Amino acid sequence: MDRKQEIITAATRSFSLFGYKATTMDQIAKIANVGKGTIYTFFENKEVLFQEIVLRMIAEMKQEATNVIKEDRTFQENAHLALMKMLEFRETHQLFAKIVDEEKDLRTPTVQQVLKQVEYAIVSFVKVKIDKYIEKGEIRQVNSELVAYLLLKAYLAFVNDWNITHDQSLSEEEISHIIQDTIFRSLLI
Amino acid sequence: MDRKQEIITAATRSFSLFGYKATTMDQIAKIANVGKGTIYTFFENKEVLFQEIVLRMIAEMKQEATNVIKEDRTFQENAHLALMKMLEFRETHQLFAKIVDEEKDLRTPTVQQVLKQVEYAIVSFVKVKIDKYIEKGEIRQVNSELVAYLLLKAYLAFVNDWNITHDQSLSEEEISHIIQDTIFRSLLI
DNA sequence: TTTGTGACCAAAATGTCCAAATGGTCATTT
DNA sequence: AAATGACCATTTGGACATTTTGGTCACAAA
Repeated sequence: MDRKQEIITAATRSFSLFGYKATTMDQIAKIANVGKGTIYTFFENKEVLFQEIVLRMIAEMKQEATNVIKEDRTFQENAHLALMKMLEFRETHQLFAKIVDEEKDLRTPTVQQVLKQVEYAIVSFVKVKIDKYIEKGEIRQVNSELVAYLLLKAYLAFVNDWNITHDQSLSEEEISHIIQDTIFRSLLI
Repeated sequence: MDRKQEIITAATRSFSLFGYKATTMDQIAKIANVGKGTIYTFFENKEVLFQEIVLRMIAEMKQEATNVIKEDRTFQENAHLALMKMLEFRETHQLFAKIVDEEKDLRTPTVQQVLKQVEYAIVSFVKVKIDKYIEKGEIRQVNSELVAYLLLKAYLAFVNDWNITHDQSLSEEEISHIIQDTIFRSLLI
């Protein structure tokens, strides 16, 4: 089978299971049934491999979100469906937050660069969707970049931060409802 | 002068200057011109002393936020002013700034716990205000705790986080405007 | 010739001491 | 009765030894 794909699969499993630091290149090579050197023929180093995997996950989520959106539905319906779809990845998002937090002291510019990139990818994606509905006249003319940024931060707050200070995490329905009730509602004409 | 007050003053200065971990009980005793044992006749231990001091800061924060609120203003205006005032504490109060820094790169458990208390205090404060305006009939019947939480996180995102990924920070007017446009708007009857 | 590999290396992480520092106590002083 | 600081048990941090790990490359396999 394709060696690169084997490596990506193994690395994804390992990073998801043990986090970034606790995953070793030897481990990935072993799981992928590949020599360690082989990994380095496809990926420059561990950081780049991780980055590649994160980028793929984002691409997958973008795809899923896109699939769920139907042109003939209202903004509210599509926004709700897209949000619920994203909440299906909730555990992945929580894990990612954990890894980022775990690596907080590793304030290397490279790590920061990746985070910036991830944030930009998500915000851009959401911004485009918002702009489309503004053009359609379904929602008000707002600063779509700021709204996209707020949506991301609000989502992360309810999915990740809430658990830090509360021992019962919010259900998907509660998260969807509160965002629906505040941000989405504000955007309607 | 009152020995307890001397201790509190000395401890506040020391915590503000050096943070929690780097402040020693000997140091506090020396600054307060008091025997170390005396501290323990007023405060059970270092942690309790620290909490007492942060509690005083929280009380001050609440007071300042309360002072900013005027009954004849709209909910949006009051909420904005109060939240901005509380977030400003990071710049105006050395103790708060020091604590935030220490939580970020030392991860001191006591400091983490105390910061949770600060967050809880702010959210509770905002929640009470929301409830009052719900009763007044100015805003819709929403889950006030979740809305308060969202408001705090939204302001934190725009006031603090935005600068991390963008080199131009947002003006107070821009922040006020975007929150009005995305959250406050949905709350109005 | 091209692709894959694992022994090898420098660097980073982890473990091990041990002396210095620190939180907390309590017999003694005021 | 209130205050104190010498004292103690525990923790911390620094120096050093040991292990682990990311990354390389000479060599093997295809």
